[in-house]
Formats: sequence, C-alpha cells, structure tokens
Amino acid sequence: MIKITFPDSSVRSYEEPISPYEIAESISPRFAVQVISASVNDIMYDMDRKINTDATIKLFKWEDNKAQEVFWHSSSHLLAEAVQTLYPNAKFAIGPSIETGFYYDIDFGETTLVEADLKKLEDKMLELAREKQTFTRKEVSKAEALKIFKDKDEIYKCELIEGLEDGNITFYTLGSFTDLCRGPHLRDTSVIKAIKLISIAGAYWRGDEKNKMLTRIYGVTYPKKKLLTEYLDMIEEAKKRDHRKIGKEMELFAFSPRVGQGLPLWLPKGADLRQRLIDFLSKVQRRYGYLPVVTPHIGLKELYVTSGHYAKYGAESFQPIHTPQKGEEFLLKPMNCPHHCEIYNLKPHSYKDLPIRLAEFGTVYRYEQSGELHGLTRVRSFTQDDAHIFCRPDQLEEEFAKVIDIVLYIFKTLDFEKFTAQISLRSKTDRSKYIGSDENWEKAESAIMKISKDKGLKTIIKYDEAAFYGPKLDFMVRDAIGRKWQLGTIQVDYNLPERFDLTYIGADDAKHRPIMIHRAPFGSLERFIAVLIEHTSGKFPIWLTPDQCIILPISDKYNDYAKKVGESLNNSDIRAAIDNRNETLGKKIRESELKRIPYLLIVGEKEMNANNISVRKQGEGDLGFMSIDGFIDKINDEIKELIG
RNA sequence: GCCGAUGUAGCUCAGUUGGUCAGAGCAGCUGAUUUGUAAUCAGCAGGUCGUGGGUUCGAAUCCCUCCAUCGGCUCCA
Repeated sequence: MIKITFPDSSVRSYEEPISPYEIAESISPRFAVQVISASVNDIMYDMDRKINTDATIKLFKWEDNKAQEVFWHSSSHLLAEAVQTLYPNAKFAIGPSIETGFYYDIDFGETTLVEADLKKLEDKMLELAREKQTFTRKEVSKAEALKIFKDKDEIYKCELIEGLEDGNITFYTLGSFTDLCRGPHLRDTSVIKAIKLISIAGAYWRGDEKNKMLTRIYGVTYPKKKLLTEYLDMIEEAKKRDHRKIGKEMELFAFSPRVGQGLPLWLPKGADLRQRLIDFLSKVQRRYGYLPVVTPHIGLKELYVTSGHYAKYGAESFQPIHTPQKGEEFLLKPMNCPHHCEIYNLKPHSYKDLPIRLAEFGTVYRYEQSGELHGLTRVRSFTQDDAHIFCRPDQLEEEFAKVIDIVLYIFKTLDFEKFTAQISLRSKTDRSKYIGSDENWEKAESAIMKISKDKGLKTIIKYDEAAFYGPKLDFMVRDAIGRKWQLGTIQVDYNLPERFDLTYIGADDAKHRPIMIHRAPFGSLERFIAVLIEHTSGKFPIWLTPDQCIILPISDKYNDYAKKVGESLNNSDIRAAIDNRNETLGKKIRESELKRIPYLLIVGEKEMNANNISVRKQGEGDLGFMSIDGFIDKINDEIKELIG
C-alpha cells in the first residue's frame, strides 16, 4: 500500500502501482472524466503513468492552466500527426503549448503551405482525434533516440537530442507519429472536440535569424465547441479595439507612404490628446522637482561615439546627415541621454546640487526593421517622456523609488490595473553585448532589485533584456489581443556618467561620479496612446478626450442659441463642438455616440426658452435638463475626481 | 530584414474560370424637409482597381519588380 496525499492534505491509501487516472476514478468516475492532467510530487505526470511510492498528487481540470498546457501540447502532437499523414516529407522541429493554444514548427521542404491548407489539416486532426488515439510513453537511450531519428532523417530532432542528457530522454507515440517529448499528455485524443488552426507564420529554427526559416502553424483546441466559439468571438471583439482601427475612425493619427514608413502624422484631435498627456505629466514632474530642457533633433556623430550608441547601433540606424563641411556628420537623435549629459557637463556641480532631474519630451528616430513596425506601438519616430536624474550614490534609492511612484500614479490615474513589472537584467552567459565594468553592472542590478523589493513591487526577472548600458525596471501592459508592450521604463546607469566623464565635487572636495537614472513613465507617447486607445476603446477619460461634449441643435432655428452655449462652455475651458448640420436629431445623436463623445447637449425650443440644455451621456442616455453652469460644474467635478 | 497573406472611390466592402465589371452602402455636393434622444427623402458627383513592367486580340482578374499594410519570426538604445 502507498499513501497518496491530496491538495487539501487528506491522505488515501492505494494498492501500488496506481495511476492518477485510477486515483481520480476512485474518488468519482464523473470526476475522473473531467480530469485532464495531474502532477505527482509537483512533476507533471501522464494520467495513466503508474505511481509506485508515497506521493502527493494534484489533479487538474480544464479550468486549470496546467490542464490547458497538457491539452494544447497534446494537440500539437495531433497536428504533427495530421501533417505527417498529409505531408510525408515534412520534418518536425518543436511544438509547444503557448499561452492560448499551441504551435508546431515544421520544415515542409519545397512545399509551401498556404492558409487554405489549414482547413484540410483541421479536418484530418478531427478525424484522428475521433479515433481515440492514445499517447504511449517510452524511455529511450540517447544513442537509440539518435538512431531512430537519423534513420528518418529528422535533422531537427537529432539536433535537439544532441543537446539532451542521456537517461533523460522520452518518446511519445500518437498513432503513426512518434515524437521526442518530455510529456505529459492526454490519456487519448477523444477529448479534443474543437480545433482551429489560426495562422501560418515563418519562424527561424531555434529563434536564430541565421538559421533556416521553418513554417509555424498556430492553432487552438478545446474540449467543447462552445469554448472555441467563445474564444474566436472574444478575439473578434478585441480586434474592434485595435488602436489602428480606432485611430483612423476617430482621426487621431495617420501614416503616409510618401512621408515614410513608421512616421506617424498626428491629426488635430490626436495632437490635442497628446498635448494633454504632456501637460498632465509635466505638472506631475514639476511637483517632483524635474527641470525642463529642450535639445535638438540631431547631434554630431561624435556625441554618439562617446556614448557608445554608435558602436552598438550605428550600422543599423538612420545614416549620418552630411553637410557642405567635409567630414562633418550629424545623426538624427535616437535617444536624449547624450544631450542631457552634455547639459549636465556645462558647469561643475556640487554634491549639494544633486539630484538634478532634466526632463524633455524628446522626439527620437530609430530605424526599426520594416517588418517590426506596428501602428503606433512600434514606429521610427516617437516622443519619449524622457528624463535623466543625476544623483549621488546615497540618493539613488530615494530617487528610484520616487520614479516608481510617478509610474504607479500615472498607471492608476489612467486605470492601467493589469501591468507586469519586469526587472530586465544582463544575459547570464553572453556579456559581450554590454558596455561597462562587471562591478558597475552588479551595483546597478542589485540596486534595482533591492529598491523594487523595498517598494513592495511584484516583479518578474528576465535575463538578457537589459539595455546595453544598464539594467531596467520595465512596466509592461497588454494590448487588445494580448500582445505585451513595454511602457514605463526606469534604468540605472553607471556607465554613461563614466563615458561622458560626469562629476560632482563632494563634501571632501574631491571629484565623484554621479549615477544616472534614465526614466520614461509613458515610455513613448505613441505607444502609450496606442495602449490607452485599446484599453478604453477610444472612450477616453473626460479630461483627456478631444471633444468633451457636442451641442446638437434640434433644427437650424436653434443654431444661434447653440453657438451661444458653445461660447459659454469654451469660455469655461470645456471643449465643446457643435453639430449644426441640417440633419435630424436622431442622426446627430447616432453619429456623436459613434464618435465616442462623452456628453451630447441637445438644444431646442424648450432649452432656448429656459436658457438651459438637455444632457445625454454617451452610452447611457438622457440625463434631463441642466443649466449651463450646472453642466460646467459637473464636468469639472468629474475631472477633479480623476486627476485632482 | 525573413516567411506568409493582402492592397478596388475619403471610409467599409462586392466584383464567378481574363471578354459592357468598374459597382454598392456610408461620407461629400445640390435640392426638398425644420426635425425632441442611435440613420428623412430625392438627385449629382467620386476610382488610369497600390506602383512600374510583362503575357494576351483583350487584364481589377495571370506573371515579375517595387511600395504599403496585416499575422508571425528576428530585433527593440
């Protein structure tokens, strides 16, 4: 007999060997059917794999991530089996589960897979799934594993096996398809009821662009048709919030191939919104002791040679601007820090002067790869809400903490509740891509980790994500369809102060090196606004939105009164538009609602006589009559509540 | 940059296998209507079908180049 401990600490005895499935069945056969995967002593286990010793067990139903992972991973094997059946010459690379669904990277050789082929694969997968195929686990030696895949000419699998330790290799066989795989898997394929192959994409073998590009098939599966339909509907809904779509609809920004790829044109309403965000942050920064500066959009190449940016990015950037002066070369500025360092360096500083916080809404230019451009989230010209804090070592913690406060304040004000705070450190292995001494890096990395912890910030640590001059604390937010984007960033830098030979005179009358903090709470206005659009579906908070209200005269008999109301509102700094077209009220309401204007002010006979307005709130309907001053107070109260 | 897809009036889209296929709705303009909480009616005007080549008697439709966009990969100071 062995003792099996359950998550609620209850213990049951069983005759060994026994599988997780049998254990689930002993609890209730109905429960057993719902269990998709299991862990034994916190190691994921096949449902039919036998347990021989005392153990703690967890049984996962569909709702559990651990169940979905197994479900989707098994689905990737099912996809591979279908591919192998229809394309016998295909060579398989890897096929993991992902956040939602799975993919498989496959080398189709000379064959090109097109979208239309996905349907055939889906059908084949369904057909195979219905056969109730089981997954068979087999432990193999490295030599044996290599031989099997070598015989089949599965070069990618062989390469994977080469990197594995002998004695740790398992195969799983599903129908006619055997794969190198750690497992675990579903008991059988019959639970896979709904299948959708989402898309085809290219993906480099092992994620290295020097390697061959394989064909990646993305898919998602569910145990119920309804769940798949719900998922697909949800994606459709999310696409309606796409900032590129809304930006066009609301005329916030645009692109022109004549101006150039990735160079956003801010339209009047978008520029208005953007300026309001700048004003908002400027006010916060003034409170925190930041000093505004303005620097040019270009700088001599030598500036970036000094900073190290030229060596790192020079070749893949916008190339130098030449002048009539032979040998003179300017670069479009890809970041503001070197300029700010030069400002710091203009005069000697006392330790008493620090910290110095130089802030600039600085527009920078980066030649992003064409395939990387994406709406406003990845562009070639963008404006950072940049600032550089030059401080003494003993001020670092406090300054860093205050920057975190600013970021959190902004996120809170704009209702960005779901964000990830990510500590981005150096690669553990490859240190060639960074500048500066190990000592400086260690100081900076440990400082970020300590301060984030002291601040009580929930962080995740990512290696190989640091900037080349220093580690970062990044605030990541998701867009409408779940892609993660970095917004706010705070970076500790010991390296640029050295390169620019920044100093201050200490109390000991000796020269010391300040520490530099780079920080941008929005990250860039472009990306921040993109994410803001997707989070709000374009229904911006009242203090930000371009038109706070629109006046709708019922007929042109009331246009003069409408104009008068508009003037009163504008005189009180309420942004009011007027729709005095010769259209029916119904139409004006409909269009204003679709334009996401927060308040519609209807004026006709009654309002004109009573010198008031009839207020309708976007999405909610008629609020009844209100005096003009009453409405002004209402808007101002709302704004006060949001931004104080 | 790489793999795949897409590109028709300002916008959203139709256009079967190449042969009156250059269309519709919305927006715009003109006129009528003077309107009470999500689309008033009628008429008019709008496109060398992304660009440049090619195949063909004939190309929006087939092929190639380039440009742009979309989904990924790689990259992201």
